[in-house]
Amino acid sequence: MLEYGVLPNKFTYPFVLKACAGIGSLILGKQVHSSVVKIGFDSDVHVGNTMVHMYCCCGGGVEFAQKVFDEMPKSDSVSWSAMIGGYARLGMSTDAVGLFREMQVSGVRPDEVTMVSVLSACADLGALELGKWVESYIEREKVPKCVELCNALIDMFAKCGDVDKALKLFRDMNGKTIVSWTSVIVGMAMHGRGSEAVSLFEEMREGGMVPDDVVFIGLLSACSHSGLVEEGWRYFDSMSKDFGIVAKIEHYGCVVDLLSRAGLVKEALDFVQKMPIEPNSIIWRTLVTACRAYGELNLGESITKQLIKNEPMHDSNYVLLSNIYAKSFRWEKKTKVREVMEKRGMQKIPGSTKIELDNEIYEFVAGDKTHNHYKEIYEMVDEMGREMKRAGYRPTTSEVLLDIDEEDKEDALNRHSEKLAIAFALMKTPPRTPIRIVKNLRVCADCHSATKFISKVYNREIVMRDRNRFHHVRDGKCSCKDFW
DNA sequence: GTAGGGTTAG
Repeated sequence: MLEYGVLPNKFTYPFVLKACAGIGSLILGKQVHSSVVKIGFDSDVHVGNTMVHMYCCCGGGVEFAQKVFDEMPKSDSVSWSAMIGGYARLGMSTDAVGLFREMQVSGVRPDEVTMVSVLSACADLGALELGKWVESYIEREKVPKCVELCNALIDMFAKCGDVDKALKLFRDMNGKTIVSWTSVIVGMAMHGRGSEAVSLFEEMREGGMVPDDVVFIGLLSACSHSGLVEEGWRYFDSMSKDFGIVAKIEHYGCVVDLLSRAGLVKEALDFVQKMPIEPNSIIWRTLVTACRAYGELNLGESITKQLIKNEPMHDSNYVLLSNIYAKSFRWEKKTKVREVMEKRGMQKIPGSTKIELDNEIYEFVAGDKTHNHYKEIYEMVDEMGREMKRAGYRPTTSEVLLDIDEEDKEDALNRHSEKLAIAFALMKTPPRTPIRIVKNLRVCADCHSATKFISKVYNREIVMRDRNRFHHVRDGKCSCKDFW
């Protein structure tokens, strides 16, 4: 078009920019951007909005999106939504929420699309108080509750730990789509309420809703988190037989997890070897986790060594191998793993725990001393340790990666981010109120055990979200039934 | 005649 000397008009560019967003090419997007500037349509709000969106969809483009957004002569709710949504999709949830606060100051009225992205950011952060505030904001400002917004609310409540509220919203909403059903089923799965997920799926079918591949991922993961092996198998078969859905790697992954958690390690291995798609490293790691839990240490060792060959810079492979050696008391080998990691200049991704108190999100990492009240927090951690031991807690020192003596290992465990966050919560919240924390990784065996003792000793319900699922810990027992 | 949004294995 440009070569023919035909000038695009302001209606042309949004289409072109949308195409760039679809391709995700930053280079192409920048070319179109310069053409927009040359012709002088960079002052048109529609063009600018699509440009923000385009940059958000191209790898490495958020900064450019923010720049375009900042320099727009005029912005409306679409501009703000594009930018907030961009941050939310990239997992830059704190930035998304921060921008929403700026939006409120700017005087531009958020609409239902804006709120969907804000809720998605809350869900990612696991920030229940913030999420509840957003819900009340939606009510107060009378933001229309379209289906997508209801779905986002359901997803947010489930991911922030209040799955009963998610269920209630689901029950009360009109015009449920497959996404609504999926959100609530995935919610149940995360909270270990597998049989309710199964009932919901059956109810969905009775209503005539046709399942898709995504809802099956939710359903299968619900079965595996609740040990429903029979049901899981049945649904996996039914998926292709009754609904013509071709199983993807995620579905195979769910089945591997289903068998693994149930202790059927040989069957899981057999399944992996026979599956028609090339297994990925996620599948192999699932299997190794089961090997560790069920004492198949030689198998676990050989798979993990292969994983390290394939992905030498992936820290969790080394952590798995180290844990397998600890479990079989092969301390020299364990030390060796640590040395290899150091030699390759690798560090374990630091575990962190977030907690929301008085409208503020606090984040702790192991051994954190950046917090204002860290001295009091460590005193509380020590007190917690004494109380827990009195109640029968024994530290699980074998999972400490470092090669230090037992006492230091115990010390290292006590400085894990979960324990710091819980100590802080015990100090700052009224007795008997639930404590909600969000971990970025899988919770370690020692913190899991410690949490159970703390719930009993301090008479607190502890709701803990880790990378994979929720743990509702109450009176010394956890909803995951100690398999996670 | 143009623009932004919801669910997905571990």
